Amino acid sequence: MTSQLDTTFDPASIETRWYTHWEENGLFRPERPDATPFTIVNPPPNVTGSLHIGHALDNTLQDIVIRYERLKGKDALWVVGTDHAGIATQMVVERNLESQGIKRAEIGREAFLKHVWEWKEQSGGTITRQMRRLGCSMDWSREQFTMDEHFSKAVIKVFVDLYNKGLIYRDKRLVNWDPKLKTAISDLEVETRDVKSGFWHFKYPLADGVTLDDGRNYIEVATTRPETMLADMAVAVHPEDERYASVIGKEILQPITGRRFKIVADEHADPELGSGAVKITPGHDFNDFDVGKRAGIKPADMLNMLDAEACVVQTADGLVPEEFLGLDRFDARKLVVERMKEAGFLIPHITKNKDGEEELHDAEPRTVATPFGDRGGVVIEPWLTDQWYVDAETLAQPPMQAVRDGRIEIVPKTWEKTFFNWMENIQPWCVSRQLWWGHQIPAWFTEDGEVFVAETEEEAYALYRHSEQANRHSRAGGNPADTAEMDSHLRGNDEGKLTRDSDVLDTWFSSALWPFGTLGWPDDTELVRKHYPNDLLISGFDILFFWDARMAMQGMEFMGEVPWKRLYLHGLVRAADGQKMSKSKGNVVDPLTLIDQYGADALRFFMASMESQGRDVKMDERRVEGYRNFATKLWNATRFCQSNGITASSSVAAPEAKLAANQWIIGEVVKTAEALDKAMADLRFDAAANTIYQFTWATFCDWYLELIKPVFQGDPDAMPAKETRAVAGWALDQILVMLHPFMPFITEELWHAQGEREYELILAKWPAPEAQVDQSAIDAIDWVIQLTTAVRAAKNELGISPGAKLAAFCPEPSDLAKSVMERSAAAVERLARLTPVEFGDAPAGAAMQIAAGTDAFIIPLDGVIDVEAEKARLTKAKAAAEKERDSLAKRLDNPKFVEKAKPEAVEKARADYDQHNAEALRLEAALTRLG
RNA sequence: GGGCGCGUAGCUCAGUGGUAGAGCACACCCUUCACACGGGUGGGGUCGCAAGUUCAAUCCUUGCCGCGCCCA
Repeated sequence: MTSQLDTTFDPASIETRWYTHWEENGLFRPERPDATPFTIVNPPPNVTGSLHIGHALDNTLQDIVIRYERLKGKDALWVVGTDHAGIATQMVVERNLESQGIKRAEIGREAFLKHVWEWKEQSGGTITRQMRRLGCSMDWSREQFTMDEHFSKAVIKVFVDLYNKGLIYRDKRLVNWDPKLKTAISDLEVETRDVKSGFWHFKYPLADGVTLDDGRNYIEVATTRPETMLADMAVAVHPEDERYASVIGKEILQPITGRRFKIVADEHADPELGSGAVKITPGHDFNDFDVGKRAGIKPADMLNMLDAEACVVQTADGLVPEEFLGLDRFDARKLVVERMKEAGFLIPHITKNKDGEEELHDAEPRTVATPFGDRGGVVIEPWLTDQWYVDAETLAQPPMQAVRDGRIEIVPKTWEKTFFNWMENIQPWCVSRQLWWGHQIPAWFTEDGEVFVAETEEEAYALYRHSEQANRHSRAGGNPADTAEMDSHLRGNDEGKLTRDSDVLDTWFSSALWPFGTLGWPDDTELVRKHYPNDLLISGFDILFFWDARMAMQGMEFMGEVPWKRLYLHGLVRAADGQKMSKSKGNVVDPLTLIDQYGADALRFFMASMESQGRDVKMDERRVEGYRNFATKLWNATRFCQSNGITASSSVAAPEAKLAANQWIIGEVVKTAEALDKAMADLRFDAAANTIYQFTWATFCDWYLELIKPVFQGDPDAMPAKETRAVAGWALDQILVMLHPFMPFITEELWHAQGEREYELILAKWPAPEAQVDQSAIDAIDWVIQLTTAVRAAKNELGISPGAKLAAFCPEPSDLAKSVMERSAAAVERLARLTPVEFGDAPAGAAMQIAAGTDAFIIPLDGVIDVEAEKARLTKAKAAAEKERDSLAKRLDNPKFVEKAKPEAVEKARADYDQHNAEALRLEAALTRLG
């Protein structure tokens, strides 16, 4: 029994119902123990975030693939979960608390973390609920969170193992410091932006009466960050720069601090740039750090002049004047310039105004590439601290090899170059963050700064004791009695000797373990064995380095195998005007609003059809609307089927068919399924979507349903009607199955509306019809389509009412024409509105002529038409045919073409020539008839 | 400065070594018994510019112009 459908399709009324049904019945992950596994892990969104249009694209693509593979019978697992998003979440909670007058520092770590967990409980479900609205069929029963106990265990184990292998180490060096968030960040989290600023030139006086060869008693240096001169430790000149050769090794007396430091030779100084001399602040600049090290300054001895909030503090040598202490870095900059200017050490920048008069400026205007933190949005300060680093270079080697030899296929391939470029130049990865929300680093320090890295505090103490014991043994000179006594003394007394590192790990450090940590690793689970490596990862290209590359590194290090066989990278969803969507621009499109307006199916289909490889998706709401219309079209086609007794098919294989239209549609289903399979294998989402769209609308609705309408005028119990009902029901079912990955809701609804089913559509069987279709059926229907189209066009051009029924004469019918008219006269009558059709000469008089295949039809019009109009129409058509024919003739007349072109090309040109020539001749004859 | 990509119908985009397609928009026709969120027919493009390779270039190569992204 079919159920009654409304005349318009209302997505909202079915979406929630089906989603709940699928989820509650475990249909997202049916038991398929013997099936081939297919695995995707979802890029975990921020647990407290909400769904934006980029998530909609990313998740739609993944859902299409996972539903497709599920329909193909695989044990399809789509792992889902959320990310604790250290910095972002901590920022939000901190802001919330501050609005209530609560300061993080005051309440302490434990209390703060309680607030974060509360916030997670409160807003944590938002994004996962929204993903459900999109129709995503992930395995919610195993929903993951990066801060879950088992996942945290994996994170800690990885840290400890990497440390023990020497792939994680602690180092004092410059980091990218975010003074707003007061944490180190990795170089990937730094955005370089051009900022209009200045370039200040200063005189640095030479100490001890030394002068340059030209007599000057100072060296000119220039900087974009004058404030750093409070911590200057050298001036560098190029070793081959003759201007400065005589002063290398001599000293500068810094005017503000009175600090004396050396002039060093270093190739970093570019003689071509400015004066050729540069001030060196090793504690506050990445280049200067290297110069300083080369000049023999140890990192521990490098002067620091800033605190965690980038305010000036006293340097170790105590030479920063009182008035600078406590100043913000930008205020310090102003004061430094002022003081240098007052003392006559500022070299002004001179320009000429309109009147040719000289004007003096403190600084030369300049656009400076300035680092900003991607989260905090403030200027990043290179700052000298102890941090934990991952030896990324070593970990990067196996993934690069995997991409090279094809164990990882990057789609589209163009991204390989970007991948290699980054991996080949990879820098040590700073993974410690001065935050509270996240995985606390499993490292314990003694008072002396000795570190013990272990998975638990007990183990750290064990290591500590072992180390102490070894120390005592050596101190005791190997006297067993002494050491035994000291060991026992030590054992009961070491509580409180170790303090755990208060920092947490970079969130990406944990999400890098997603492909196996979510499957239960480090435990040896069935899931890990079956679903690692994953088959595919779909992500935006914007997280290729942040996440994808790091998954590859950790996956290969810990699992010994690639994390996924294929990596698909899609672009960004842009606003309609091509701009990047952003809250500040106010051009953000909310996917949930689109779902409310057009339905999730329409939004999904839009995403799929716009996803061509290597291009961003530009938002086009009209197109979403178009796909809503498409859904309605399918809805109405189903209503039509129901009204004619076309119901759920009971067979997966194509039914037996004798009628041409039925054989033809079976053939079209086969072709469509093949094209879809090809598109899906290539991850061409646009091609896949367009294939099923065209088949549904143009082939099934526009032609097939029209072709079969006459059948239902006859005896409903006769063979033609019975066969047609069976084939039409089957073909509609195939549409529902093939469209289901793209439009899961409407297809499931219609699947059940069509009658009793043994299973839900989400678990149906993907079409694999091996039906042999008689070529003559295909030829027959093609012929009917050509005839119909030709008649319609001719009528339209001659201003004849589309509904008018006309008689037609075919003087020399082909075999095809005869057989079609014998078998499908009713269809021709209905579609082409030709009746009667007679084989034989037409009566004399005004007539129009149309063609189908090689058959010409004369349609007498008894003065109905304007002969001149028909002549004009035929003349135009003839000219077009002749143009094509002549162009081909020209090509065929060229001996080089016949000689060198591929034989198929020549063959085709000849055939095309014959066809166009025949058409031209036929039209010529028709014109002659008209006189 | 280095790398990548884009420039095809009014708009958004496919595409192919043999003189181009879709959706929307546009024009005209249609109250045909599934659907006006529909049906039918049509107009519209020197495929950014120039040179080269080729029998043949929108497609391959090079240069230029314009736009975007990433890295330094």
